[in-house]
Amino acid sequence: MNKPTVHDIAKEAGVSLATVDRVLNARPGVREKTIAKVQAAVDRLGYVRDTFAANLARQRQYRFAFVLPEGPNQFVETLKAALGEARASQVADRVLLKIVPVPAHDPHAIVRMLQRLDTSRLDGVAIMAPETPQLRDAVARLKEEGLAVVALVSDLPNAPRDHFVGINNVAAGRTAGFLIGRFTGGTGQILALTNSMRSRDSLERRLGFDTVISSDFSGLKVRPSIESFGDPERMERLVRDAVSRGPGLVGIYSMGSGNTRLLSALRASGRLGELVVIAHELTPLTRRALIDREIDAVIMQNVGHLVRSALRVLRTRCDGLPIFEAQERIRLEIVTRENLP
Amino acid sequence: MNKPTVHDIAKEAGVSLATVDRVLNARPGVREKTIAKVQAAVDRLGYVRDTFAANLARQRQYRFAFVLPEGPNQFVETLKAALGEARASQVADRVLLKIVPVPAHDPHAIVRMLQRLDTSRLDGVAIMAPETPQLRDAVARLKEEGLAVVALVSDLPNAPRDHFVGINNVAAGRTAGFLIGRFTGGTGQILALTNSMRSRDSLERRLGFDTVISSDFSGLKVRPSIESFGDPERMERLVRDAVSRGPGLVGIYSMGSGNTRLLSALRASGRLGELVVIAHELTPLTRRALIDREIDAVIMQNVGHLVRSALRVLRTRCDGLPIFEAQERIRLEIVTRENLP
DNA sequence: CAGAAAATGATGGACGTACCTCAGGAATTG
DNA sequence: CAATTCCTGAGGTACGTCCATCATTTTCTG
Repeated sequence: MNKPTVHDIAKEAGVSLATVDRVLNARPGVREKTIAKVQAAVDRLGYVRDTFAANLARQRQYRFAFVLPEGPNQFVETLKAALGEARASQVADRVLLKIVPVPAHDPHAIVRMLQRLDTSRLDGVAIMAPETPQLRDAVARLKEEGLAVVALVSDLPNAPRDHFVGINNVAAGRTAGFLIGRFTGGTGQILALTNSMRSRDSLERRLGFDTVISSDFSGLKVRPSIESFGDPERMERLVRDAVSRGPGLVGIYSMGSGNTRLLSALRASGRLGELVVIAHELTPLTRRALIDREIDAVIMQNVGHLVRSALRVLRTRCDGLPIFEAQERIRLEIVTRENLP
Repeated sequence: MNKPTVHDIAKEAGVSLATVDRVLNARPGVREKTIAKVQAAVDRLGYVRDTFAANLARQRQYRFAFVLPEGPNQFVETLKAALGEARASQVADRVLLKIVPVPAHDPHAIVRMLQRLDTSRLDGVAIMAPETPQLRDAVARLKEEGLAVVALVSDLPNAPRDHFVGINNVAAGRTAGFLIGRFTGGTGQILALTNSMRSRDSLERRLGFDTVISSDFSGLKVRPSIESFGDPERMERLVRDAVSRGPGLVGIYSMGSGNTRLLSALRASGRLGELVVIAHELTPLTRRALIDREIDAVIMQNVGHLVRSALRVLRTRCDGLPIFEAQERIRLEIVTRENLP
């Protein structure tokens, strides 16, 4: 009737508790035949290890590090805030969190920080960083040391990460394309902005965006992507130039961060009201802009879900359990001024 | 250094383990002054109860009933599916779930089912039903018997429920208004449909919808709500009539269920492509219609979140703990064909 | 200041698992 | 068949918390 315990398995298999324990924890010194008997009993009764009790008994601590880009980035700030909240609620669940800030645009520095991690005092790492060959190697090293590794926000598809926690960026781009197409009415020119097209998420977003525009909104023409390379001044100057050049501009898709300068440039141009603007991530800035009707829609990923999913995945990987994919899919949310959280 | 335990608290506060236990579990028989001493020690050491050990020790079972409308309703089906998933996953460990189907539109029958519940074998109830005076009394009775009660999907603001788990329906209506305004271009007539304007969510949605339309889209005119009263034939007939009458119709807002007949009527009319259609809840039907471009956007509440939130709230109420409001706010999601989950 | 009542301490047994030791049985070897 | 290794059983302790009981101390009341 009730959940079967190790005792029930022992009785069912006709062996002692100690043997069941040895089998379940893959300890040596049990004959193949006996192992099979125990396994059969486990299957028959549908036994599942009570991880709560197991963790209690073995004094298990989950020690995870979150590698996040440092520097002024409102999205990362909200992520950190979410981590702070999670930390509070997860102490109770034996999870220790550590945040490792790394320079956003310096692959070598990121790798250096990863190498400096004390892997013996760590069970898992969540990494938010652009994919580079060096990073791939660093991730491989972490995996070899037996850590669980998840990619956060931006995927590392060619690195041996255990999982990617983040939205489908192609779908995000498609959604932006759909919204900008419907909001603009489908005629005119569109500007697409990002920090760098070398970053995986921007690439994918642009791809999705273009797909939808060309298939569903043939009246729209997307100009070549404008890249700021993390330089705010450059961003502001480029936007100013682009807006003043020609009257055909009807919409702007901001694929990355750097919305502060985008908005200030647009405000200066005086054309903010007429342009349809779609941006990513809900931050104090974009929230304000939504309310003020400066931005029409924001595509976001819920940082709370992001963090909780990352933690769940890291933990289940550490426990060697299978990941429940359906639960870990991060929703792509559309936020307008009317459904602000 | 390590996580403080109850033993550490006892030492720090200079009291015995038993007293710490009494304070932590709010058992009677402790002086105010002693309680304060223990609390101070808890704060000083940053003690957090180890939920693993606690759950293990207290072989507590939470017995909850979910009262849901029966009959053919795809949204309720997805809700039930989510309940099934929750039951399987660890979200619901030590939780016994029971689903109580009630006739959707018969207040007396609902109340009868509630009265028939064996309150001695139950710790909490989640109710999805329209608010009536009889229901209010029934909820009051459940509360008197010491059960936790939450309203699900549709609020019961005048009943003594502990919490409402669901979206802000005024905001949902506002969002629908915003989308239909932007998608249509802002000129023409709009049709609003529902099962019954007596149901609280429809009322609120219509209210939010009208607010936005009148303030932001003065070129749109919303016709009086069409009510089906749960009768599919009637729904189909009314839609057919409404669509054929006059050419000014540009959009449809379906506030309740009954999208099957709406779509079949629209298909028959041959005007499905040109009309902007906004509906509620993602079901196999609306998903299909989104992909086929028959519906432009769906406003949904994530049933998984709904269920998990309801369970969390019921559990914390049973434990007499405060509810963490921020975590329990259900997001209002906009789904288009490009960001389908 | 006695007696009652209230507050606190001491203690031990759960819960389900991990991990250890020790003894004795079984299988394998020569 | 004896000696040796290998398996297995029995039993214990621990993890952090809950909960119950009973003894003891402190505080309150008249």
